[in-house]
Amino acid sequence: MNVKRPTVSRVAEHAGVSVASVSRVLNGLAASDDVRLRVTEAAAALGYRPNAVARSLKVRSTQQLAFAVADVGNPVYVEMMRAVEAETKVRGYRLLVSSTGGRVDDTQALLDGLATGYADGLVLSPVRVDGDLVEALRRLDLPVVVIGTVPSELRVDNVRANSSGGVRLAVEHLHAGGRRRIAFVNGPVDTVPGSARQRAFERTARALGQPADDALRRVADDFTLAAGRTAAEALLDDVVPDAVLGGNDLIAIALMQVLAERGLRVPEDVAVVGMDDTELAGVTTPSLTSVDLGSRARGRLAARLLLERLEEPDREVQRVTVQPRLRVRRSSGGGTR
Amino acid sequence: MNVKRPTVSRVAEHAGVSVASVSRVLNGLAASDDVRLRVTEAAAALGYRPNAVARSLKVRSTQQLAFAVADVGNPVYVEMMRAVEAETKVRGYRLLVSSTGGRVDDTQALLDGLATGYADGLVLSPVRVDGDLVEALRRLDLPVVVIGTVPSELRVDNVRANSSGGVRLAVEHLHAGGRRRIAFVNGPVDTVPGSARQRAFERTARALGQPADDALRRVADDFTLAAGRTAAEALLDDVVPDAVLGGNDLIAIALMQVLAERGLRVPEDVAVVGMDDTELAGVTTPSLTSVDLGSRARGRLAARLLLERLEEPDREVQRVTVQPRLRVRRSSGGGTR
DNA sequence: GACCTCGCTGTAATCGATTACAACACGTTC
DNA sequence: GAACGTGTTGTAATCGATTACAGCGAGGTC
Repeated sequence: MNVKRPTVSRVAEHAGVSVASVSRVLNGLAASDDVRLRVTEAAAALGYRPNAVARSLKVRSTQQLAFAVADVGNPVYVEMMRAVEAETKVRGYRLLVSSTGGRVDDTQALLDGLATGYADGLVLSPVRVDGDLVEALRRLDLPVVVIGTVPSELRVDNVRANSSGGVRLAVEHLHAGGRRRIAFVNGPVDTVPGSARQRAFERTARALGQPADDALRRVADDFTLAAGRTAAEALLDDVVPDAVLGGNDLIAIALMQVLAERGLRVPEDVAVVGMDDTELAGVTTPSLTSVDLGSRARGRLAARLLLERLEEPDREVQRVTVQPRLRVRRSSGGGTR
Repeated sequence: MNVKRPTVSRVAEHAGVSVASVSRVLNGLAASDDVRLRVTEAAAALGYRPNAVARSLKVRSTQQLAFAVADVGNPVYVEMMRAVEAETKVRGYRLLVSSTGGRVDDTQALLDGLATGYADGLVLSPVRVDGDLVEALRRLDLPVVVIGTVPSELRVDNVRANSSGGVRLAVEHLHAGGRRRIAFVNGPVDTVPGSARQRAFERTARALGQPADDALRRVADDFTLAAGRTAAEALLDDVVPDAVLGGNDLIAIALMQVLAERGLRVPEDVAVVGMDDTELAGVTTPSLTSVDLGSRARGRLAARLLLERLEEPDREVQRVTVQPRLRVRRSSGGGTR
């Protein structure tokens, strides 16, 4: 292993031509048949593989894009990622995924790494946005598309979900089903989606004439199964609502699990609704009603915005919002399976 | 955006020193206080960010590692990834994840890209291994660790699960629980884990005196929920076994879902066991008994092998096998929750 | 035959960093 | 004061590709 890779000049030497000819043949530019043949053979004989780093330095492009997400363990990001990948791959870009773990400082470290790095562009889906991150984004002179909400003075392409609208759909659906003690187990409220969902829940509950009851609000430490479980237990130790909205599908699934352990039937005793409509919503027992916040669509749009910006760096900043849609399944008393 | 980034020479000019001094200061090498100050200030004033590509070209290292997996949607890879990331991050490497989609040609395209690319090393967890992939691996002169089984003549570090032992644990557990018609819904048998599991299932069933009944064997098109669901329906349209082993957790979860839809109780009517012991096993209803094939351990070991090889490129090839462990939960009649 | 085109090919510059080496200043030591 | 070590600094080579530009030969036109 690792004897020492052949370079263009070794190939040139071996083929008896100049480095320029080697490069031209390898890049499919004009060359005589004779030269083409000699170079191809020499390259094959030496097992030549071009050094992508050197090439990138010269051509100022890596043909790679990065996708940075808070938590690769969350299926909603998997869906976004697949959408992003599908769009970018046909344009010849390789997609690299980085997991930032949700901590702002990691996100920043990532941005600083990329700032200069090995990607021509970036799709970022941060879960927390603070001043430092905004500053890092401002400094970054690399095409970026943010999936999520960022301060409007930050001039960056972005595609956002309508979390509030989604929460409203869910709560109204539960209310329409006759539920009157609707609880909310949210993810952390110091995150962008967390805080938006919290506000929307309060607003909708009030609009529906539900008294604001602190016992019916819980905040998980994270948008994960484990954190959801802890918060679900805390909630149910205290009160038994007749419906619960989870801050995302993972939290909702944890809720269903804890409800089952306590002998509470879903949806008869407690209706459950999740958010994100991930693949998991279809396979729980009972299946999970969930608000589709358009993860696939957001991924696809983000990819397109990025590709467009790469082609036209000076175009105007675009902002797109994707509308939510409620997928009613068994856990809220509807659906067929 | 993108006005034109400052380079070392612009900084040098601005600070009134040579490029060498700039580089030295920025890399913390010896320099007088005067020079250090001037360079730092100039760099800050210009907003200088070093070009990582140029740096890599010269120092022949990117400080990045790649992790290529078949399907990022499968939580087992998420767990591996976290383990790999935890190990490599403390050594200052950034981890990039690539999803190969399980198709051999994509995996190869990835290898060819990386061959030369932007990573100092690679952890690869392929699901299918054919001659071309082996050939691509052989050609690749980049440190690689394969998670999974590869032909023994391929001299590459690898860490493997003991799928057969895992299947045996599962089947023996079901048999010990009194189950006598044990079905198996496997993933594709043209994959490495799929074929190993299939053979192990046949062997164990025979050893336990279970007649080989083709109606009790199904093969899903993929190790996913959707494919698992289709295969589960096909199985149950045909027969009702008293136990089913899923080729992985996703397939097992799909099975539980279909069983529930058909009014079959788990575990009373049909016991279900999965493989991989992913996070999802703990949150299904009922919770899923699963064989832990050591995904975290495999990720951790793979990362270590890779780091060791990076330090010592000529060390002997290492092969490690991680032993399986059965996690008994409700879906097979045991467990507490 | 002079002059132009046109198509290939080679030389050398270039991308933006790091670093080997030489030069230099300044103190010590004898 | 010569010789020498020590610590800084600058010049230029280097990493491995791409590519601008110039040169060259063959063929066509008048």
